Amino acid sequence: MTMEDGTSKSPGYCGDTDGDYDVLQWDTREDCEVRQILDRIADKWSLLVIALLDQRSLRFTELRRAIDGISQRMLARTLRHLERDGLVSRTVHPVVPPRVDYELTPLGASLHHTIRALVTWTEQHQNDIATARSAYDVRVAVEQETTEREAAERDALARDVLSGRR
Amino acid sequence: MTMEDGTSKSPGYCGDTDGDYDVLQWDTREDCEVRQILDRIADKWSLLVIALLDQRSLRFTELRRAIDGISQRMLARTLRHLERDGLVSRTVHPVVPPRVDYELTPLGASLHHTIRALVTWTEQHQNDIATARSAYDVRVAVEQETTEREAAERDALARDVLSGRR
DNA sequence: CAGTATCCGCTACGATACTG
DNA sequence: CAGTATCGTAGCGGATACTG
Repeated sequence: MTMEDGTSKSPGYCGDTDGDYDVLQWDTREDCEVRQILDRIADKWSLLVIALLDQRSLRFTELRRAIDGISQRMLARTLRHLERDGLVSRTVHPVVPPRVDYELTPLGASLHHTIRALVTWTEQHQNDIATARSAYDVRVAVEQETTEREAAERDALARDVLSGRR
Repeated sequence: MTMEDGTSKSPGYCGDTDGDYDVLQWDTREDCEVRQILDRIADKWSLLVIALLDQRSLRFTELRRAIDGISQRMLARTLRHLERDGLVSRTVHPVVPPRVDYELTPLGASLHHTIRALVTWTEQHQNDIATARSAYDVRVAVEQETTEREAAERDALARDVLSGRR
């Protein structure tokens, strides 16, 4: 048992800020819950697993097949993490070919609700973002172009001067 | 200019799923917008920057001081990303000591609204999560203990048998 | 079937140094 | 002040092999 990585055991409890929403309180250096949850939902697979389990309970291999691209290791790891955080429950059926079912806990389901708001936002604004990106890239490309041209002109001028041609 | 990393230029446009909320559509292998936005808001600093800029416009060094722990490099990178995505606007004032102001765009502000829901959720459930984690850790520790003890007992028995004592 | 153990590459991030 | 360039490192995630 190597513990490997994951959240440490001492949560570094981050002070009850009942005074509402102090930016520097809910996410700063000390490992606050907010950071940890955010890291969880944003890691490569958790969100997908949560979304799938929201529909119905699934077993390990069902998830594996449903996700396509996930390695056995990452699925196991992801599920362990979610289980530890109380977002997913794991029930082992003691039968001959082992059968393990995973399902969202109420906590996990409520998180999924919140997450959907974010997904919805993204869906609604993906065009805005795509546009912004294109515009930005063009802007950068153009000013890159100009600086290079200016440099070239400076060089040319310098050469002319040195060769006494000007 | 090395481009370094970040989102590729071809967004890999991920199909208008107006049929609502197909899990496998909004987050799968192809780099969908959802994944990219999620990665952005979940990366180590973006969220903090957005939250700070929601209060008022800030300059580079103000952000640097406000965040405490962020490196110059990461702040610059984070701001470039946010700017590219159209979440933050950057205005350069051509004065002697250069002055650059950053502020949330309407798009960025609307994202911040959505994000707050998530932060709120986390604040409300951090105790549930902490409890779940403790319970899980205990459960694991206990069953670790038992398996070890059982192994020890098996070994002891085996030794007894081999030495003809039993 | 449902995992764990091991190895290993990649890149995100931090520290440092330099520039307009 | 507001950055970029460069280098070094840690940990996430993939591939593979093995177990109850």
